[in-house]
Amino acid sequence: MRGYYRKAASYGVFRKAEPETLGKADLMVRVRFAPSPTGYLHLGSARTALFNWLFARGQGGSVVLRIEDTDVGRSSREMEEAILFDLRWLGLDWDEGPDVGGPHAPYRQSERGEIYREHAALLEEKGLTYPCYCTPEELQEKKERALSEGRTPIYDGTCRELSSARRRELEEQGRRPAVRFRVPEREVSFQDLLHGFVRFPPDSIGDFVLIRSDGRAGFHLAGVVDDATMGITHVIRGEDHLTNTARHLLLFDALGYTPPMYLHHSLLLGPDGGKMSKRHGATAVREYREMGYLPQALTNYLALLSWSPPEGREVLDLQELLELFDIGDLSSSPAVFDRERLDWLNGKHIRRMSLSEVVEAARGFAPEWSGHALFPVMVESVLDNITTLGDLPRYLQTYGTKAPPDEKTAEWLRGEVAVRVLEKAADILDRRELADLESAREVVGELKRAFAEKDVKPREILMPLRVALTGKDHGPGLHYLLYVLGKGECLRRLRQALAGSDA
RNA sequence: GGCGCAUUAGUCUAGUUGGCCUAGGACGCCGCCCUCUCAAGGCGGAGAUCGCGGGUUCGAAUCCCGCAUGCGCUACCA
Repeated sequence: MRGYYRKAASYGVFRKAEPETLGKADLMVRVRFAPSPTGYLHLGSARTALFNWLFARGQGGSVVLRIEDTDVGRSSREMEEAILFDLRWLGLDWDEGPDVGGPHAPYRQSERGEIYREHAALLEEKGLTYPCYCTPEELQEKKERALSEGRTPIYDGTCRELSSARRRELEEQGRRPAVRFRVPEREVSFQDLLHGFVRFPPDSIGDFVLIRSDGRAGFHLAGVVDDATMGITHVIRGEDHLTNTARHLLLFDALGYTPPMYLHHSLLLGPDGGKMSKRHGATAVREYREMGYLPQALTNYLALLSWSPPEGREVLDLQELLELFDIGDLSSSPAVFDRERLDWLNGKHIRRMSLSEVVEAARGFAPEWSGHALFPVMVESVLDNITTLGDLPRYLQTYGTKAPPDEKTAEWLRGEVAVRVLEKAADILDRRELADLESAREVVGELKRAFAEKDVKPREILMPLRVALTGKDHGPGLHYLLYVLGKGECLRRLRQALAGSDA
């Protein structure tokens, strides 16, 4: 479903291949992230933010961060801070926002009540609004009745034409009205930058609430007013907002503002095909960070849902993503979140970083080891085994106390060859120092050479040594084991094994 | 129920001006190689009647129509 992008060029989006259009100041791109601080940053929101960011930065445009906290009951400052933190952790940044300020401050909807009231007043003057006294219970009942009778469950317009006497009466009952928008009976259509021409027939939209009975602007009014007054040029959001766009366009029109360009990207689905939610497991960026996923792996993976890079280069950090990403190449069908593919990417990124970077990132995940002088060596030794930093402690256990081998593993210690190998290993160690990784490597080499001509397979030489040292039949390379454990400890373990206490 | 969007292997996708598609790549799976082990890496394999049914055409995953399925919206949530 690609292609609308090119068609959409006349609507103000342009390919990177047409840099000449970038010079036009009136086409300066401004996008926004508009998270609702009702919980931790969701993977889906992060993906939306990523798309916005990649698009804006790719076009040399600016990014506005706006907090949609009109639902005071569910929003909290704590969550707002957590969201900003997680967005930054992912590597995203913004030019204007509640924390950095900007020419269109404030950036929290809860602090923009006056602006919304002014706009609502303007609409009222034009006769485009009316107070609605229906209670939530009544509305719920209407909806259910409509549904059961097979009618469209949109607001039925009960309060649309109330007489002023009737209004007074209801007010006297103590009812506080919400303000509804008088939705005109006409078709609404627009060009979605991804879906192309979309149209909504008249009568498909009910009179929606502009101002809630508590006096606060609802999502539709607040969002439209903010997008208009903040000069947003492109609204990139999830497809769940596609239908809302009709409402928003109507409001832009009523308010006399020019609407932005819209692009609705596909949704992020859980493995069962439903919208990604808690029941599918971890959904918050924060949870993935805590499990040891890397920010560049997350942004990489999220971008790969609905988008694929040219030439098949799939392992990309944010910077590379920025260079290759083109919002017009997004696929319009929904994508299922696949943890295994994320794991693969995370492993790739871990192995792509420099050792010192991994070691720094790893510290918090292995506090019991990070103080060790040879911690970097330990990390290096298990680098190829881990998919997340959270796997570290499990693999590093090899360097801890030696547990007795299980029955099957202990077999490596039995037999004449094994005993001779262990004796020889102890002999070599006795004579040498394990000064560094290289000398440990030499010890392994010398041991192999000592048995090379005797028709003994490498594994018959080295597996007994491995088991004698760790009690396990798998783990980091032997040279790592020797070096990290140290000469004294290695000799002690070898002698213990030779004494037969392991087998 | 209405409206909207979507529909290529278990998953993410390439494919858009119809023929180069006997449908390409990636994850996962299986096998081989490398290797002291586990991994990582390299190589190879299985896996898709391109949702279904019609039509247009010499020729359709690609165009048209219908149907089905999934998801979303239909809130004083965003």
